[in-house]
Amino acid sequence: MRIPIREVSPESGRAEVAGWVHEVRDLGGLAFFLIRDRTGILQVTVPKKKVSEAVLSGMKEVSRESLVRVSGIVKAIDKAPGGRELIPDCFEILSRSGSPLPLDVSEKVPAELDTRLDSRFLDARRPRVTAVFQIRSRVMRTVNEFLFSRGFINITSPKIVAAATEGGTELFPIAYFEKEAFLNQSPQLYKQMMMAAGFEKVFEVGPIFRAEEHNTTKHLNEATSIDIEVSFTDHHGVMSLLEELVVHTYRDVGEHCQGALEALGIDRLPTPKTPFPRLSYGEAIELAAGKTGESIQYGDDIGTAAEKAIGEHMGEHYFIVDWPTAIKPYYAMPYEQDPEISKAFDLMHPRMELSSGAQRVHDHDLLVQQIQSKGLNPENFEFYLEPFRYGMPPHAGWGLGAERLVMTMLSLGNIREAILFPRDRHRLTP
RNA sequence: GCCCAGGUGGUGUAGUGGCCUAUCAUGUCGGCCUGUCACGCCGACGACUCGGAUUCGAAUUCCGACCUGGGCGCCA
Repeated sequence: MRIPIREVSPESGRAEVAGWVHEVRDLGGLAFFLIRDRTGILQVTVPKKKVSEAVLSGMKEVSRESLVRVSGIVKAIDKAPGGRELIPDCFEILSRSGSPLPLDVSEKVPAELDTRLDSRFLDARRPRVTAVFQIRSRVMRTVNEFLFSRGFINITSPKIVAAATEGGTELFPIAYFEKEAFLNQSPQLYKQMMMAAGFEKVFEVGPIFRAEEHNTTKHLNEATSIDIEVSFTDHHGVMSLLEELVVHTYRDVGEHCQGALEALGIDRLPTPKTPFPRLSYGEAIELAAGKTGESIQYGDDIGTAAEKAIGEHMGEHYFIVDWPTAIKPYYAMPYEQDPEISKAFDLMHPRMELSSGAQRVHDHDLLVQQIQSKGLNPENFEFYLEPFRYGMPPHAGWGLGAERLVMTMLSLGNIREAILFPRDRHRLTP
C-alpha cells in the first residue's frame, strides 16, 4: 500500500511510496535518492552491496524527475532529512523523465517566471509552488464554507454576455453564432438581479475577463472574483462581512496550512487586526498629498504612487470609504444628504486594492438617472433595469480578487504566482 | 498604450570592437568514491533571438523585427 511521504516513519517498519526523483547523490558504494511527492521528501538510501540486482538496475537507469515506486524498511537516522530513511528492496521506475529538464525542480539554479510558466506542470512540482496552490485551495474552501455558514446561496452567472453594458473596462469580443458577444467583466448585474428574485444573500466565485492592455505585477486578463450581494443591508453591513471573511481566512490558513507556509518561509501567518481602519476618500487623498508632495484634486482617481504612500502609512488592511459619486459606477448609491458622495468602498491591503463594493441603487428611476449621468444609454440596460420595476430590495455587495488575496497573504511578488495558468497581455498558453 | 532595461549552452549567468576556439555555476555523459544532505574529485558535452548595416574584424556599435522583465497609464 502506497503511503504519503509525510507519513513515513520508523514506527511503520516497512513503507511503500511513489514519487519523483528529486535529487541523486551517488557516493560509489552508497547512493542517496531524494524522492518527492506532494507531501514531502524522503531519503532513500541504497547500500549497493546489500541490495538486490533489481534495485541496482532500477537505480542505475533512473533519471531526475522520473516517477518511481520504492518500498523497503524505514530506519530512524539522525543524519537523514526528517530523521528517517528508507532502504529499498524494490525500486521500480513507473514513468521515465526526459532530459534535459526545461527547468531545475530542485531549485539549485533559479528559473525566470516566463520559463517557469512555459513548463508550469514542472514548476508546480517545486515544493514552494505546490505550497502556494495548496494554500490557494484552502482559501477557496474556507471562503465557500464561510459564506455557506452565513446562509448564502451559491449562484453561477453567465460568462458570455450580449453587450458591454457596464462601461469602464474593455471587454473581449467573441463570436456567438451570428451575433457578437463578450466575455463578462463581472457578475455584478446578475447578482443584483438575484436580489430581485428574493435570494437575499448570494455569492459566486468565478472567472472575470478584462481586455485591458496593462502590464503590471498585479493585473490579469482572466482573474478569479469572489462576489457577494446581500439584501436588506447597507455598505457598512457588507464591509463588516468582508472584514470577517478576510480575518477568518487568514486564521484558517494559519491553522491548516502549517507545512505549506513553512515551505514558503512563513513561520506564523499574522491575522489582520480588526476593525480595519475606515479612511474617507478625502482623508486618503490628503494623506497621499502630504506623503508624495503631489497635489491630488478632489475627484481624481488614486494613482499608484498615492496608493503606495497611503499603504505604507497605514501598514495594514484598511478601507477607503465615501468615494465621489463621479468616479464610481452608476450602481453605487449616493448619500441622500450629499449625492456627490457615494456609499462605495474599497478594501485595501498596504500593497494594493483587494476588493471594491457599495450599497447599490435599488430605485429604478435613480438608477436610470445615474446611468445617463455616466453618458450611457439606459436602453442598453433593459434586461438589468427590469427587475428594478418589480420590488427590488435595498442591497449591497462587493467583489474580492482571489489572486490578490492569496498574493498579499503570502507576500508573492507577482500576481502570476497566485494563479496556475495566468492570462496576461502576452500569454495565452499553456 | 507610453517609458526604461534586457535577449549568450536545458537552466541561471560573465563578457561593452581583436586577448572569444566565449566565463562561471548547475545539468547531462564517462571515471573514482560507503553517510551524502548545494556531496567531493577528474575528464567530456552543450549557447551568442532573427534580418540588415558599419568595420580589415561584431556576442559587443547602429537600424528594424520578434520576444521578455519592470515602472507608469488604463482598469468598478
